Amino acid sequence: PQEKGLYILDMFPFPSGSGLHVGHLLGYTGSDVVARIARMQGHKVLHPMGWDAFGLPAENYAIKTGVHPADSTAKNTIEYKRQLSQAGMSYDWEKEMNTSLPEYYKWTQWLFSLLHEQGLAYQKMGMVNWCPQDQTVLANEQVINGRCERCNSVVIQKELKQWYFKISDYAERLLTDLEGVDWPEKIKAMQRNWIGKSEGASLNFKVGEAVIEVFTTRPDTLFGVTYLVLAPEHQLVDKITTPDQLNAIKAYQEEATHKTELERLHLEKKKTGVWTGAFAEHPLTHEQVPVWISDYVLSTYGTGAIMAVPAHDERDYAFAQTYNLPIKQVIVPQLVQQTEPEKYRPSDPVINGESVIVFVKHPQEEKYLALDWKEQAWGAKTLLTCTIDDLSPEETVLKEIGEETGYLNAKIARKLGIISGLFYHLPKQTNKNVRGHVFLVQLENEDRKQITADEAARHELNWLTSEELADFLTPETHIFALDWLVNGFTPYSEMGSLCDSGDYTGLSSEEAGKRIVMAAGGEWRTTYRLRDWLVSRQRYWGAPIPISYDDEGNTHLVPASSLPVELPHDVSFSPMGESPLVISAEWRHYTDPISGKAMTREADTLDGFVCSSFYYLRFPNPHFSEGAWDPTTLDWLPVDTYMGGAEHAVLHLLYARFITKVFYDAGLVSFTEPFSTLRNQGSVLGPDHNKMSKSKGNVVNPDDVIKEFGADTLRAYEMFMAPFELEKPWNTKGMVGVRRFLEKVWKMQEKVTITPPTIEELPLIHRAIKKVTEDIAEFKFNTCISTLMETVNSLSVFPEVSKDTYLNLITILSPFAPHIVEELWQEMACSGFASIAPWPTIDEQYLVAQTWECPVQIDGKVRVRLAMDSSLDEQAVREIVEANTIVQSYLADKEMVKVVVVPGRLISYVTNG
RNA sequence: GCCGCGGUGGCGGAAUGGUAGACGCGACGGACUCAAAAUCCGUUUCCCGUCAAGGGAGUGAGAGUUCGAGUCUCUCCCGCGGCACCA
Repeated sequence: PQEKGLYILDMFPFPSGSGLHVGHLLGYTGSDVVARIARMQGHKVLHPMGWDAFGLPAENYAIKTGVHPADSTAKNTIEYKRQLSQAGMSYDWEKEMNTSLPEYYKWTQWLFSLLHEQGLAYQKMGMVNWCPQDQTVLANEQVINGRCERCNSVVIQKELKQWYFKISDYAERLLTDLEGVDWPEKIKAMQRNWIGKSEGASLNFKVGEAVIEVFTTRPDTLFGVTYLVLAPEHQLVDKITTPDQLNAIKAYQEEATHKTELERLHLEKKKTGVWTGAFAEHPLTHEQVPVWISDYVLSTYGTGAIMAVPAHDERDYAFAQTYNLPIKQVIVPQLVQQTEPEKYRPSDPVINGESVIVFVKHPQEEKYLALDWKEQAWGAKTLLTCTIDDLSPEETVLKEIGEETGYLNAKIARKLGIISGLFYHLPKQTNKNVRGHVFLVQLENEDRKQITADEAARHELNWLTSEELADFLTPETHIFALDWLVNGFTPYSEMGSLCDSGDYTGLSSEEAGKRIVMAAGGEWRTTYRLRDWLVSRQRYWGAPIPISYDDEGNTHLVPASSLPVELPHDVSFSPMGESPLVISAEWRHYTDPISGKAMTREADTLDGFVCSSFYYLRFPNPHFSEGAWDPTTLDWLPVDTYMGGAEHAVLHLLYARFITKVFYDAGLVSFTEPFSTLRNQGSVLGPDHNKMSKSKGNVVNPDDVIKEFGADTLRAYEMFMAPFELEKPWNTKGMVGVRRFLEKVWKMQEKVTITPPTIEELPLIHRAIKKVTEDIAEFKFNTCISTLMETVNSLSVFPEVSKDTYLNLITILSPFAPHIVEELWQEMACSGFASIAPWPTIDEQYLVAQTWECPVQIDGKVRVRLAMDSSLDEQAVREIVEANTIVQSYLADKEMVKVVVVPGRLISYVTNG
């Protein structure tokens, strides 16, 4: 069986009018190096290039200049091809493809038909992102911070009927299959984040006849629900709103639809809403809680309705604060003492307990009672605190104040909350997990009775301000409680144990959650943030959607035999909020040859990302006319190495993965992931460290660089300047070093002799072959160039260099500097081409060094380095080192604790000095 | 806030747990030259020491593991990128 070829692919570019800059060339050079070494190593290689030619920029250019997109695209692709060829890219130009040609977009339309037949393409009325500048809808993935990905205009919301692909059906597989691909962690993380899986439960709240279903990840907080919130667009709003609230609700709904994405982002923290007038019944307590609407609840996520737990959710808390809704704590924060003297000891047993923690406030001053414990040796500094026995927490507080402090007239001002602390109780010699009820107590006056001598001896009483308390207190629970005193109760959204939750009080969040969902008749559910892919665009320069409408407005898929639906050439390009195709009457209206019915074509075109979601399948046989790809060439796939920018993380890369899975499910391909290995080239900044842009005037054109330094210097410098995936500024001065290096290689031909390689040369060149081979495999191109530079520097010391060594050197240089190497290849009278010469093999025997310089480390410091023969064993090395007088002077009068000998590396002495 | 990546000379950056600063740029000194460019040679982490011998400090901060930490573990700080009312 023949070996599977290597498919090394760049994300194909949109051929823009401004041509390539040196940043584009970074990724292309990287993949070209990978392709070149693969060929030299004897692999079959597919390394094609094509044009992602549909898209807004070409159409916008047409609007501005009147040049037809087809014409500007044709011109631009020629220019791109020229630039790529001059930079020495080894693309197979016979495979060139262009997505804007009918022979290609016929299959883009076929793809739409396939999804339509599978029930994965559908039309839906709904709120969509609309770019007022480009006059078209956008997919969620194309809205960046509330702005259009292409033109940066503020995106608004519009209600429109649009075509969607059901990518949400694939959310789970898109998530789990990420495990199996060799992609940058960053891209995987972005995709996971975008898919946004979360596990939770749906619970039902009754409102009269209606039932509101909410989604929550925290069913354990159900007893803390003090109100419900519906998204303004929620379908039940109209049904449950009471007549006297109707106007306010309508007004709010109206306002919400007019907010732009950007406004919503800016107003993020400020919560607004309106009460519907309705109450919902709590599924377990059967209490009535008010139902509100607010735009902080999104109609598109979960069920579009939430149960609000202000004590344990920051957003609900902010909302409750604004509208004065009750806040009820049901989760007890669990703190673990991490500092001495009472640090929790995980290996010791734990006893549970309950206590009160009391802020006793001075009658006149803003000071609180603090206890400095003297009696026991533990040195704790606390608030007034006491274990609860038979009495209620409140009774315990009052009793304890009397006993410990003698104050007579104390009044509980309020309860701050409940908190739990796990610590080691020194007097009792065991861990305790104590649930503390935190109170604020006001002393009415300083009247005080005598306390017993015993009590007085135990601790010293201090009056401290809250600032002083922060430094004074030692138990973590008391410090946490101080925050409640100063800032009021703050929402606590971690897991913990339950309080004030009926039968579930005392259970852990996890356990309580399970039981509550069951008791409340809820259901465990998984939700995803990923929403369906909006694929229709109100633009001309794209693949027409192969759909027609009959007189009654029914949709009909254009039959495969009638594809492609070709774009008419003569249309006007002024954007008008509808596809320019609408006014092309001749194109749009036709009579169906079979049914004889009058038909109207869909005027919207497909998102350009639909075109690029399957192109990699077509490259092996790009002009295949029987299908979207040639099934006999599928053994090239999936793509082995895919190179491109990180900006496509949740755009092209997500869509292509989705479409591949659709093909897999349809039995059309046998793999589920299109790109086995993905690498992102870092972006190249201008010399001024800003992003390259025409307006900043910092764009570096490869044509200029090639003219001044040559294509090989450009390629080698692109590879050398920094690690491939890092963002880096262009530095023309840095090119000089690379140019000098290539000149040295060139000049070295003068001292090449037809003699066997010397014993000095062999280790140098074989180490270089090994390093370059390994580093290319790891995309560490910058260290390849350093290694080649080092090798040339080392060889330049010799008066002569053997031809054998020199050929090896230029062969491993050739992926980076193909032109100069090809010339040298001729000069050296070699036959054929260097670019397809076999990659040199490593001879392991030359990698073993004869001698090494042994650093002698004494107490962690290198004191001397000694030349050492590689054949010596540990004992022999030690003897030589210890015979050295300098070493002896360091080791004199010191007691040896340990000696570590690592042959070939170092020797290390550890003394007691 | 959450997620990801990173923090090493004047700069871009090297470094399987084992000699920190490879390679390149820049800078400085020298050779060649009438002179300049190019080229070649040398120096270039910081501090003390005389530009010596020698010594000390040092990879964002602090702790830990180890004979040994830029590298591993924990805590924190800072920068970059992404997401962000996702219940």
